[in-house]
Amino acid sequence: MLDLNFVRENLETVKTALDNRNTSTKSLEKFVEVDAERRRVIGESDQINQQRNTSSKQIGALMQQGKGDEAEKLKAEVAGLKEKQAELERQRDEAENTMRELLAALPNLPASDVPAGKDESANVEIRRWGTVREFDFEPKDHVDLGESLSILDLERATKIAGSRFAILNGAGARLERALVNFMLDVHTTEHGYTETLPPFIVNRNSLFGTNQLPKFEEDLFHLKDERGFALIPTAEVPVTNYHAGEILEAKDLPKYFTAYTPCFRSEAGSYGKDTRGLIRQHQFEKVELVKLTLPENSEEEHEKLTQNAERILQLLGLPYRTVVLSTGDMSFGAAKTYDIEVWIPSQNTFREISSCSNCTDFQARRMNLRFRRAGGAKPEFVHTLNGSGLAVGRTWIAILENYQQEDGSILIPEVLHQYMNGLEKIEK
RNA sequence: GGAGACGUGGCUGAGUGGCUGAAAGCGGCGGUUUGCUAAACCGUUGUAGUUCAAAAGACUACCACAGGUUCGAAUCCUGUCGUCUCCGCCA
Repeated sequence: MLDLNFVRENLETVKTALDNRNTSTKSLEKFVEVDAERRRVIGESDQINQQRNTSSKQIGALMQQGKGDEAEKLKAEVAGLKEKQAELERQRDEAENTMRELLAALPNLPASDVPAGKDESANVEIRRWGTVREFDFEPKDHVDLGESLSILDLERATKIAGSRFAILNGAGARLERALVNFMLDVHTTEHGYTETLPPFIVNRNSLFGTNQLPKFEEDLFHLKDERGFALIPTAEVPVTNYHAGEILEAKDLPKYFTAYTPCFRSEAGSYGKDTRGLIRQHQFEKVELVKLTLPENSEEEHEKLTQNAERILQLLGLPYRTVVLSTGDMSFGAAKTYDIEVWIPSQNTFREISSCSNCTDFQARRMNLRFRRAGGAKPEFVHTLNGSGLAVGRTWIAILENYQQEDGSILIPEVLHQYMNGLEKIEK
């Protein structure tokens, strides 16, 4: 959420930013209108309250002096204010709610160094790592490889759940678990993150805090429960909200969290693309990285977080490239985003395996997550960052496809051997 | 799931209808003292909104949350959420 005063005082800046994000600027006109109305109503209603408070105090004093008649007269007067007050309160609630809705629907402002552009074609590759393997045979995709090795069963997953679900078996399931453990170990021991295992179900407040609500309601799996529960679409939701509503001390920042969770997304099925295989599923596994930082450090921390995610691919020996998303391709809450894309041989292209965003104070304001500098200064909003470190399912795909042998077997990257009980190769 | 107790400021904790945005203590900040540290003493110390060019100031709201009673609510009533204790059940 953007700051109300900032929007009021920088309408043009906000307008430009919205244009760059392909977002309608229409709501800004309403913003100005409602803002004026809101302030007018607040002024009036505060004034009525003041009158009421003053009179009530006088009534108290009069009663003590035994001047019951005068007190009664005043009582009648105040009672008359009540109706007016009720109406003003109603108007005030309405104006403030509308204001909140308008603000909550505005996306974050892109950082100044983000390339302007209307979609992913304006994204800019900033680095590339590893060498794409030259196959001297026709490489298979992960579905063919996985099914022939009996480590992937899509058909039965469809039977017991539906399309966009998968079952991993034997060494395939073990590989998934190995990846989770490997990633968590690297992030906790080498990168200084604290491992956390959060709830996989969250309430609506948390979903508002990390911008899933109100705009992306239909992307979530909701539980049939009057508490407004939903399955988490990413660990970003429970982990970033961990300190929501709190005032932290500056000396305790930055905080680094890493969490393994399953992720549940309803939207995955609505796109006609990636219908084959594990690329786009209703349920997938992810190791997430989350940081809470001081405002002045978030850019640097963003770079480091992205490199922490890249490190996993380097250790696994998987070629990738890193791109900075253009203004038109960034997600709602991000000020700047790096996507890390891993090489997928069967598609002869790089596919997203991690998205690392600096959300600046956007989410912190939504969840009222603040910190205080030493010396009793005013509380300020922290900056929140998140990134996948990495999407485990897609890493699984990348390993199968990049490490496949002509006979259909899979060589397991050396760093995973200890996590695979010494297994070096998956074969029939 | 059943029974009971309880939710007050950064923390502990007073406060059962007006003089309470809220005692006291701790912590924080500023100062005095001191060779330095500590102690002691003095002062100060919530958040947000409106107004104002800004500051100062003024006003409003906030004692879990949402309603209600009343001229007036932290205090009374109702609902919700949460915490604790005992019992039951379960992994």
